[in-house]
Amino acid sequence: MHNLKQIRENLEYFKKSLSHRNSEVNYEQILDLDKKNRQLIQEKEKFEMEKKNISKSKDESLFEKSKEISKQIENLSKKQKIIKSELDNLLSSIPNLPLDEVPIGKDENDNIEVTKSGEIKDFKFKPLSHYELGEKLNMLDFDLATKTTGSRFVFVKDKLAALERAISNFMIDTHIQKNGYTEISPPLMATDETMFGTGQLPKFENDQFEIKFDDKNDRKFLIPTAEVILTNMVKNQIIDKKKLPMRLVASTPCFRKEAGSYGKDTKGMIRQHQFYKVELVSIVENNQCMQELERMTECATKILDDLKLPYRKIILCTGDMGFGAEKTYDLEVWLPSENKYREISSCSSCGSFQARRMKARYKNNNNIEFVGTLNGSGLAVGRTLIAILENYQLEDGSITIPEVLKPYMGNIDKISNN
RNA sequence: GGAGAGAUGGCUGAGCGGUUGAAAGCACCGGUCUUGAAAACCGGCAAAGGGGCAACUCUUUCCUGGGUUCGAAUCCCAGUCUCUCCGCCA
Repeated sequence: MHNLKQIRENLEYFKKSLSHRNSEVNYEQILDLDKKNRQLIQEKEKFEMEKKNISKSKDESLFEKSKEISKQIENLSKKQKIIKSELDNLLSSIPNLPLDEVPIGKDENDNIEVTKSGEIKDFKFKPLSHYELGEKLNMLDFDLATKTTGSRFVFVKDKLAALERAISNFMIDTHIQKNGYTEISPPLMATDETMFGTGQLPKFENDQFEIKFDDKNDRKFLIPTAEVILTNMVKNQIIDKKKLPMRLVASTPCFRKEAGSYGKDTKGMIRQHQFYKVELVSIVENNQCMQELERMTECATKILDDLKLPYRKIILCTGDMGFGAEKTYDLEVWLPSENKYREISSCSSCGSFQARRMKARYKNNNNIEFVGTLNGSGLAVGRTLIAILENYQLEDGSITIPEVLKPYMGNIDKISNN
């Protein structure tokens, strides 16, 4: 959410900056509503002052007049509220401004590779896809999931289920023990207000799974990422500066409708309605965002290093960034069966964009300022499972276990079909 | 599910129709003292929004939404949440 005053005073900058984000903003309408809004506020306040003075004077002869004034106020107030809500509506659908250092571009093709790490194995045979491997092992069952639940779900069974759990535990332990994060086991549902805070609402309601409660007006949403619930832990409060930075980690299921991605990645478990993800969230002083983004991204790459998976780090261009982000690094892991890199983590700084929506502030000496918020996957568990299957496969279809995961797998070193 | 109690500033907590935006304490900031720190003492300190170049000023806000009243943190109604007790159940 942007500050109206900022838009008013830096209109050209906003126009220019947002033009690279594939978003259409009706500036005229916003400025017009803003003007009307302020006019109404001024008129209303004039009456309010008059009324207040009468009331203070306790002069009974003016009481009748005061009643009339009340009507005027009510009238103006109604109008003003309508204008304000229209204005808020428009405002809440404007994405964050990309930082100047973010490359300008239209879509994913304009993202820029920053670094490449790890060694891509030279397979002496044709590497299978994760779903071929999983089905051969009898440990990934998509048909069964279709039967019980529908498309874009999967049953992970036996040793692969254990591997999935091992991945998650290894990641969390690493972030807690080595990277200074605090583990959280949060609710998996969130209210409208919470979803608004991180930017899922109002614009992306169609991507969310809604849960109905008994009371018709009471609904919740399944979280599409733990970012939502972790970031909102600081909403509506003024935090003691000493508590910053806050670094939080959670491993949770995530739920996404994947609306608009019909036909995309329909095979396998690349794109599911439900998947596990280890999420990192940082709440920092707002001038620490860039520093923290680098740190957070390193925490994620370290996991890939430890798992000895080949990957590259890219910086997203203006057109490919998420709604709330001001700068984003994606980590992409190598998938031999596709012969290309696929996203496995996304680390973003949102600056104070989400903080303004959430009203999350901190006291800096005697100034009240909005916090900075960052989120990153460290990493997507399902996709890490995929990456391990594919990169660690042997010719007979069995999978070796990455060294760091062995302690989490009862020290077995191989998963095979017998 | 049944019966009570409550929701006030960053926190604790008074106030229960008229200079109350709100006592007091803690925290925080500035100062005196000190070689430095602590302690002690003095002073400052709610937020959001509007107007003004500025000094400053106005409005709103005591969980949320309605209502009563010239006037509401204070009274009434509805809702949300929290706590205690009973019942039920992972």
